[in-house]
Amino acid sequence: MNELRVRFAPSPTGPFHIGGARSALFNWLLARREGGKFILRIEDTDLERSSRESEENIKEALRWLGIDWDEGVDVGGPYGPYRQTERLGLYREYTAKLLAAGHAYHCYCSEDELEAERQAQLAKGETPRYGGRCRCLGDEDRRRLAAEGRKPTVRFRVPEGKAIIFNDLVRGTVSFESSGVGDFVIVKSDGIPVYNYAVVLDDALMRVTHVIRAEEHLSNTPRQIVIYEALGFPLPAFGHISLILGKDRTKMSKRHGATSVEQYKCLGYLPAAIVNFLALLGWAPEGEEEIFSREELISRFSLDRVAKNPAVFDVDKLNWLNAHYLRAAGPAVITELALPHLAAAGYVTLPLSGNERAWLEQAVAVVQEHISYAAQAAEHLAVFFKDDVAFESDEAAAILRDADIPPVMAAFRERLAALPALDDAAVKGVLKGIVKDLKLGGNKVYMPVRIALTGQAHGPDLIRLIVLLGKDRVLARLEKTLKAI
RNA sequence: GGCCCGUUGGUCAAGUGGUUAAGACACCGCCCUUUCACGGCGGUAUCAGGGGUUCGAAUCCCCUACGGGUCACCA
Repeated sequence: MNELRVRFAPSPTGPFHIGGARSALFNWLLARREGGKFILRIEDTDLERSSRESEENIKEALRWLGIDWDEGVDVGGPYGPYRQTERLGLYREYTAKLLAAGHAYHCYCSEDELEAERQAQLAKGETPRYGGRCRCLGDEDRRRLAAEGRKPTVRFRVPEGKAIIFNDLVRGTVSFESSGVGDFVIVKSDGIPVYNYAVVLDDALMRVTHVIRAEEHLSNTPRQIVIYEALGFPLPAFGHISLILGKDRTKMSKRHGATSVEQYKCLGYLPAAIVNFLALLGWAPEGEEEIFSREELISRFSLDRVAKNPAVFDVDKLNWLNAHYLRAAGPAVITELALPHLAAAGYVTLPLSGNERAWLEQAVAVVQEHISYAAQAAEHLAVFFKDDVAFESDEAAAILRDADIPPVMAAFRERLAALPALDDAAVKGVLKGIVKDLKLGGNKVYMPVRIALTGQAHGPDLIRLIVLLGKDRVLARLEKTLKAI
């Protein structure tokens, strides 16, 4: 009976934002933790901007993150439908009740008139709010206005001089003065309810017990509360979690880099890493661990450890977490995620043959410690694919011009060519043998060979590189490089 | 501008009147490694400012500053 019911109610108006994902996650964690229900409702009353495509994008992102819903679009449930545009009939009933009880009234003001009023108030330094022109219209007036061709909106009559106080689960007691609100539109002239109204009806009708959402909705809450009260609905508990900010401490937007879940997915981030990271943004567990599986998050999550202050999205930390999960997942997974990026770089052609894939996985295994997200595999794997060696700097080339080097190169070429097959032990033997026989330090052997083969002073493990490149390509690269210096 | 929320190192943060103010990312150093990275060890660095209350304030109150949110026939 007093089961916890939470919801995530996105508007399908664009790419699914990482902040939305966090709101969804917190609700979901709460529901799973408390054995409650998590509802997915689509708020598509903005006809212009909403699209089915965005809705699909959101659902796909949620599934990818492993956030499943017990009731909502696609899965149904006892309080459906779960898309607002399919609930219009329901809303109409309640609008009629509000109108009849005098809690709402028709407003015939045009958008231009309202805009003019707003500007005038702003010019005088006043708070823009509805002046109440249509508050007390008689039937006579309404007939006249309608005859002018005006289509009315429905406005909620906000009680005057009333303190609206509620206890926010994350912020504590919050209070507003109703006089600061002003009568607001609840139904547009086209008959579609506005967010602040539909959300109340839906949350109440869907028996939502806890409304956990982003802080941007905090100032909307008093508007919603007066509607709950007018309709006699019990109030849910509210909890407003802080926003995610970009590096410059403003609300995260496109210019801060990737902001949609889909972008992170494409770059080769793992859902477990995103979930772990998002959970830690604005919530802190007891204890000192930082890495949590979904199950651990569920068992530890609690709203009273959610922070009030906004959090800056720190890509470095996300990268660290993702690198951790990537390494744990292993080369096969990393390879799979890297494939599109390797193809885009022109390194591979899809689909891969079994042999190509096996080879690629070995190459990935060599560089995986360097990779924070799979897209980076392309740059770290470049030395495996670029047979035209280019020196990264003059210093690198200069190392090869040292007087001691030609004999090293000659010995390397001969001994490698003489090898029946390349494997780690054999190649290691060749390199060590050269160091010993020519009586040179390792730095006169390993580094020059590396530079001769890759043009770079740093890179993947040399022995593995040579083995994976194979004798022919190694010898060919060597040939070209020696000619170039 | 009105209203609302917030402010502990560069970042995420623990902390709820008495602590040497945790931990993590990033950064720096050392070790491991004939490269780089991973890993290990160590280090730099924080209570926005000012007033109170108190024997004692990061913790409680007030003011200021700064940041954010919101004031739509968007959500």
